[in-house]
Amino acid sequence: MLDIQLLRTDLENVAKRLSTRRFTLDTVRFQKLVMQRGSIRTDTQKLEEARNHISKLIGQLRGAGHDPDDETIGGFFPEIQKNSDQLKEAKKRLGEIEDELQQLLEVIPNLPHDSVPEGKSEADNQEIRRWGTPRKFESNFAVKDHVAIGEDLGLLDFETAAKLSGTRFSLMQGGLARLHRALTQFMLDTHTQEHGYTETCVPYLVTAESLYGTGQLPKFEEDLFVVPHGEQGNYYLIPTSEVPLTNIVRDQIIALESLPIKLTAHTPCFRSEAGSYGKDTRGLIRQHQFDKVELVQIVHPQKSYEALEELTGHAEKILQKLELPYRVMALCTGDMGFSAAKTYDIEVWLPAQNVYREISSCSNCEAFQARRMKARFRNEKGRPELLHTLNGSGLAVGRTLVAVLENCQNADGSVSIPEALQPYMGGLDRLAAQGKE
RNA sequence: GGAGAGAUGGCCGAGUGGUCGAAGGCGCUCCCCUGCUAAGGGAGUAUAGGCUCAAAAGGCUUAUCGAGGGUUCGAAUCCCUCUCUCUCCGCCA
Repeated sequence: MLDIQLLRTDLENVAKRLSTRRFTLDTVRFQKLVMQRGSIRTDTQKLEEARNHISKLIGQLRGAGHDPDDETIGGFFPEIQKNSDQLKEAKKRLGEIEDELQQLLEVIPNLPHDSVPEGKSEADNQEIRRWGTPRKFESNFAVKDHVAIGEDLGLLDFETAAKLSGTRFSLMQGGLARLHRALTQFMLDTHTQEHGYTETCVPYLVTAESLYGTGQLPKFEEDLFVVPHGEQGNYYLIPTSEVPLTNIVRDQIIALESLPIKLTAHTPCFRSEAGSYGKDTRGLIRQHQFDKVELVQIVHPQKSYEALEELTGHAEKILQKLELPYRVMALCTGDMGFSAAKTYDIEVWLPAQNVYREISSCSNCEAFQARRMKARFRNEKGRPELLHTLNGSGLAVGRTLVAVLENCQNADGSVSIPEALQPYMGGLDRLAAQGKE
């Protein structure tokens, strides 16, 4: 959510910046609502003030021994009656206007940071840096994609997964399942032991309120899996552990000394992928369920851009250790997510398709989520102030597995295991077709 | 799932219809006294809005005692619904 004060004082400029994100702000409607709210609120408060005043007088008279039927008290009655009717009406209207304003505000995306390149789509994203050199395969090397590699090893099975759950699910077994687990452990260990994050085990089902806090609701409900829960309402399967991790500080005032808060969690993520029909239908790239190790930082507002660079570096570190080539992209205004003020995507090299493919997305949401969540800290002056929140994948486990399979494949169909992962694989240095262990 | 108890400010805790945004304590901040490691005295100490003010300070004002609704001139206090926490029983990884 944007600061309503900012909208009030600098509306045209805000609308202009939002338009670079392909969002049209109805400034006329906004202004009309704010003005209506202002005048109705003043009326309401004046009526309340009058009511409080009379009630206090009655209280004093009663304290002084006057009877309720006494005409000193009874004399107030006509005035009270009138006030009461007017107040009821004013409160009702105020509530309506406030709801309408709220609905308008909660679907406005975050403002892009000044450093974000302007652009309409993915094509306008800006490459920041590259790391590593894509491997050169011999001309007679038949480069396979991860689906072929996994299926030829007999360890990856989409057909059975489809029988169990339908499309966009996968089944991994044996060494491949272990490799998937190894990647997860390796990522968590790196972030906790080398980057200072606190490992956190979180709920996979969350309430609508939590999703509202991080910005997935109310606008993107169709992307989520909903789990009905009787009369209590619905649960939602988390689309990312950013949701539970960030909501930890919802409705909290954090002590200055506790900052920054750095959290990591490994969870499955669930996405309905509505609107992506026909896109990435092959393989592990786009699934309804995938594992991810997430990084979240809750920081002092003055440190959030520093933290974004740091957090992105933490995600990059994983790829460096795995020796997988990648590039870092600054997303343009038109390609950024709803809550982000600035986002870096990390794209890993996938030789089978000859492309760099998104494997991590690191965003600074500034106070956008914090305002929705009422997540604050006590600043240097002892005043509560909104925090800044950041999140990033560190990394998407399934896509990392894809990258390892494709980049480390051998001519004989086996896959070499990156050195960094070998300790997590019981010392094993290659995955070969020899059954399912 | 059944039975019961509870939810008050940073924390503890009082408050069952009226001058209560809330006693008291702890903690914290400032001042004074004293001076050697411990103590005494005083003042202050919620959040979000609105109005006023050139701005800051200040002043006025509204809301908030788990959430929402109701009764009432007036609700922390009474009624209803919900949420959460604790205890016991049942079930269960």
